[in-house]
Amino acid sequence: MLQQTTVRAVIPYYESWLERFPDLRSLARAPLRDVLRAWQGLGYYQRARNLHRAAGAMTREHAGLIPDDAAALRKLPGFGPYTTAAVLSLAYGRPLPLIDANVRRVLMRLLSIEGGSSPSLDGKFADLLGKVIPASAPGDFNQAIMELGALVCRSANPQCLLCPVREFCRAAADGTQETIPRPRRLEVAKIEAAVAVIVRDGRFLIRRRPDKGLLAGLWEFPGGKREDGESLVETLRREVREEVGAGIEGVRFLTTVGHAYTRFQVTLHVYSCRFRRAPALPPKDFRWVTLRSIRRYPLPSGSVRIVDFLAAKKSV
DNA sequence: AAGCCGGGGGG
DNA sequence: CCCCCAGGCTT
Repeated sequence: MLQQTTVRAVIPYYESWLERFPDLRSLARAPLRDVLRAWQGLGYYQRARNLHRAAGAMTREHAGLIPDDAAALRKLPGFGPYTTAAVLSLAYGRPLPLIDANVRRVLMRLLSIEGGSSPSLDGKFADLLGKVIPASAPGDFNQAIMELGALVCRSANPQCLLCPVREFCRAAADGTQETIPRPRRLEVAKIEAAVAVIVRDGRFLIRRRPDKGLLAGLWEFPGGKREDGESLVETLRREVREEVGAGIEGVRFLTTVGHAYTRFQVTLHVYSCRFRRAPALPPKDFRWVTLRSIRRYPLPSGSVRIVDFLAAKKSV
């Protein structure tokens, strides 16, 4: 859960997750849909699928235990260099250094290494930390450096005056702590999308997204991006035609929902409508759901906002 | 090495 | 409003 996600965001998910899946076996046994539903809103949904698969592998091949072995851990889906070393050092007391974004930033500043943060320096950092990590408490050592980065040697506004290692820090001496590592800025595209709440007998149609790519395996209302020169209602008709293979009628505007991803900002324009002629849809990827039953399906956060709107509105 | 993958909090 | 976050996988 903590992969590329802040501790604060993880904590409530971690608590309810352990209540829902108290051990590896219960997680391995759970349907993927329930697993994704428990992950709903946390993002990077491939992590949930990996954890589900890893639980299955550990249940089958490691007697339901988390292996105390680097090679075995590294084979599990979602276990890269960081997570493997984290389990070994934090859970099993192995003297392996941990290198995450915090540790990279702390070391880059301590050593005054210019440039952007990147894993290319991890080998050098691992050698360095390997020489000083104490065998008596490697987990404490690793967490102390990460915590220093999270609370004091922060990405923005580092608290150098409070820093316990300030006297060793070359960036603090040079006053370059704000530009190490070099900030990277990225383009945020603006996207408009039309979303179809297709109604039939008090139920709504949802479809399952593909197992790979953005929001993999989550469910959502049909719809998609507006193309140049297209009106939103034209987008709506085209997307429903492409995804469901049917025409719609009775189109009415419902609401607009904004949602920010890392690389783009989406405005969802939501319409209600109905099919001209109801098409036959494979139940594997399409479901007619009530406002109550839709809550059991894993949805992207934008779709959750639409469901909340529908629930508050009562009649569509 | 670089791009993709979400969402929310904090400056 | 912009940045980043207890990374991993794919190309």
